[in-house]
Amino acid sequence: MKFTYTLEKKEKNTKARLGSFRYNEKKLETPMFMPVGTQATVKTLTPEELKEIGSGIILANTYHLWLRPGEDIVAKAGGLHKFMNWDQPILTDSGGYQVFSLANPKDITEEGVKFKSHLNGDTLFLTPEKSIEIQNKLDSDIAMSFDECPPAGASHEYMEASVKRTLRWAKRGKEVHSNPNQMLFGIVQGGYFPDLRKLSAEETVKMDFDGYSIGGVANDNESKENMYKAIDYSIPYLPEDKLRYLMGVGEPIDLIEGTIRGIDIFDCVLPTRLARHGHAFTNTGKINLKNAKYKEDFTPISDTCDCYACKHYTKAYIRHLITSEETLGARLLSIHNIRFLIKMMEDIREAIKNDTLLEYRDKFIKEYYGGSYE
RNA sequence: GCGAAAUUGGUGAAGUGGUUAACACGGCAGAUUGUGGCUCUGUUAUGCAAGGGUUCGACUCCCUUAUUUCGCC
Repeated sequence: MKFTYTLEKKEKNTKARLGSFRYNEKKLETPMFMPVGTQATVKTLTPEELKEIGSGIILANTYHLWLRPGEDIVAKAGGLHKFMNWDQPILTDSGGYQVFSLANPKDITEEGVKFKSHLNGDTLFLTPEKSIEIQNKLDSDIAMSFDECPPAGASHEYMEASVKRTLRWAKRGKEVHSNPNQMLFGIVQGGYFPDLRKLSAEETVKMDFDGYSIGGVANDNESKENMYKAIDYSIPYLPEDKLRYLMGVGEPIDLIEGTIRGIDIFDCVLPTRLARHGHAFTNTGKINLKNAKYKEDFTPISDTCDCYACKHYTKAYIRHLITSEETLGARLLSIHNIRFLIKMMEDIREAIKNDTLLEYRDKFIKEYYGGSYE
């Protein structure tokens, strides 16, 4: 279902934006965090649980659903919403990120990308047209263009060629996009080169997409400083009346820094992956519940958190579940970690309303990192 | 009671008369940013049942003791 983004307010001291859109009679506000449900499920959670913690839009993945169960089966089921019982917005990633982690540079050609299935080693070939066609059938609300996501270490020469090819791919994808109920977003690439980010953003915007995202900032070990620069190099060229989505980000501090730079939507696997590994976000930093010091800690993860896990369970119990590899542990921590980020976004929106986002950031850094962060 | 074999970290266990005792699990800790619930990285026995002896040098050879297992009265 298509929806219209409304920019409601710009923060006085930063580039942060407060916005909203309506979806099935429900008003959803940005900036927001988008939980990741790669295989048509936010791992371990039901839709009811996701809604209870305030989730708005969620992300599903074209590559994974293409391989299993296949887009035709999802289409037969009546589309992704019906298939997975989710009546709020869904964004599908194009598969670009997955493909490039599985392909060699030499397998990337003008036509598309050749790579091997992570499931059975089959040789697969994905093109911009194919990615869009799959997404059309999945019937998500937002489809992403098929892009190349080069490593941070790529040279200017390689990155420039890659950016230009991604632009041609975006055009090809847009031309075959045929689902009238689905929006299509363009992706800005260009690594950490200001001129390439500008080129990528300007040319992508010329194609007039329904929204824009910034990619290529969360696929390596680059410094946060560079990540933030990549955002700064891209944002000035994006239209104000369209959503801006920062792909794959991130850590709590990144949500704040990204918002300050003008981002509206974030997604990241971190809250759920960390949950499965026993980690929890707290106001005073990330903690590892597997640590022996929590063995007899019969207090909740956070006294102030309003999530189901914090209201009913102790660190000692969740630690027991995690070390025993009981799935309830991953579930409770997923609920907590996603709630933590969504609550952060609620607080961030409140700070935008009050023009106090910089104060909010300083307070967060002081509490979470005890001063400063790298 | 007699005879034989065995005894190496929390666990299962390699090992040779000669540098800092393999490996696995477990434990302790770390990583994780458009998700392969996979995984990766550190670290974890100053000591080889106890005591004595032989030797330049012993977890490794010898003796005594302890414990365990198996066989025979």
